[in-house]
Amino acid sequence: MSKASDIAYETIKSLIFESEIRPGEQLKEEDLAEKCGVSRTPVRDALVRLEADFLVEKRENQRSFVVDPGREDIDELFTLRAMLEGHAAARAAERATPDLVRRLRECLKLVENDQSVPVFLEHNSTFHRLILDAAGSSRLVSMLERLISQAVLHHTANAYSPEQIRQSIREHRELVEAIDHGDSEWARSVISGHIRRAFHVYSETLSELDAVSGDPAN
Amino acid sequence: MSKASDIAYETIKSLIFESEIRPGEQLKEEDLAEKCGVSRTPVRDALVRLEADFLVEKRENQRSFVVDPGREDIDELFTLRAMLEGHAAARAAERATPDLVRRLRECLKLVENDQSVPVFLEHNSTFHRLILDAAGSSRLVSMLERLISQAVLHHTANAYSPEQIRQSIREHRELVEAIDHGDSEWARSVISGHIRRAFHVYSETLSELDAVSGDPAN
DNA sequence: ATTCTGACATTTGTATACATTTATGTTGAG
DNA sequence: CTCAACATAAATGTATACAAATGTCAGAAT
Repeated sequence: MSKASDIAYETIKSLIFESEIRPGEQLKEEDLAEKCGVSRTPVRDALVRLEADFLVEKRENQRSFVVDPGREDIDELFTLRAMLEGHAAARAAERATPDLVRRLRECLKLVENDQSVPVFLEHNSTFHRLILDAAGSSRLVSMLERLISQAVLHHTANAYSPEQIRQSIREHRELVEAIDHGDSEWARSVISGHIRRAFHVYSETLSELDAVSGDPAN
Repeated sequence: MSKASDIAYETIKSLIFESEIRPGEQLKEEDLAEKCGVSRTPVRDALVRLEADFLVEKRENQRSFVVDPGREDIDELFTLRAMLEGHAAARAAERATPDLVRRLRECLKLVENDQSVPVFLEHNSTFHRLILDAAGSSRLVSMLERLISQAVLHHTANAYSPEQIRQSIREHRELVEAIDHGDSEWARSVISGHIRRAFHVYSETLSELDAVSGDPAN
């Protein structure tokens, strides 16, 4: 879209991801406009888009709030992701080209060489992105983008231990094998399990956070 | 959302569904504003929402167009629908209440008594809607709404022959059985097949239309 | 004839002013 | 003291004016 509108969209999204605005908090158009350095018009555009991304909800009062997904929402979210991303992987396997496989292997190698969390994070998303694009369905892409942007992934990956990262890499490696063999069901199974596992890692992190309760300073 | 914004959204959607604006055609904000009897501001809001619904696309030129899904898009669309609605049915079966089953049976009975196309259309969507709501996942609901709104359903149902309607009713009846027994996998299978079949009915209609080519009037 | 260029028209993007709706707070009756 | 009703404040919704970008077309240069 246009400049100011994009700035507003990205800025607000960042504010949510960096949790400078907390889940459940109200979003006031004028405040946001000031923070983004634009007028209310592009902010409204951005809010409508964020609503479609499930990051913001507009209540009956007409007020906008940052969504605050409950335990069940998270579960459902991962389930949907597993289903859709499984489908994407299956399609990618069916339409796999040598070039795709080459690029996936390249991406893998980079993470294997440096298993630090930030590097993992970076290449993890490009890896998933490559598969998603290879599936060749624009609707699938945007639905998954919306689901994934649900803050969750971000926090999940930060909670990954070195062993969990190694496990993740193993699964990615297997996925490349499946795609290289053009075996769509194998690909589906691998990624489906991959995401289910990510869910439980995240779930445990959540429990720990709940245990210490308040979590006052950020 | 707000009044004028809603009017714009619904009006434009209607214009697309009634094909007063054809797939591939450009949408000019000022024209739409006049047709909707509102200013450009709520029209823009509506366009952003319709973009999220996959009904409108904004190209690099910043111009908006009615999407024109190709054969492959339609196929992918129905596949996604089958997957998501299968999931919804499975969840509905898991959480089925006597009240839900009662209302589904009620809805069924109404169609059985009057199998005309418009009545079928009407109750068909309430039937699917009941199941969707019973699944209890707001994200699932809006994703499916967006997929379904893809014009397709509308045209499909119009192409239904009396025998196809009877078949559809049989499948609905079986689905209620599955839900009543709380058998999620049964429910998933039934609805999944139900939608795949709808796809092929639609697909054949498309072929016939292609055969006569232009389809000028209307 | 072709293509480049620049003026003009069209369309979208943004800011702002004002209208409408919703929340808040205060007062007074019971 | 409670609660309703009104007044006031705050936030969102809409329209309009103007800015920026995009598209169109005629005429000149080659």
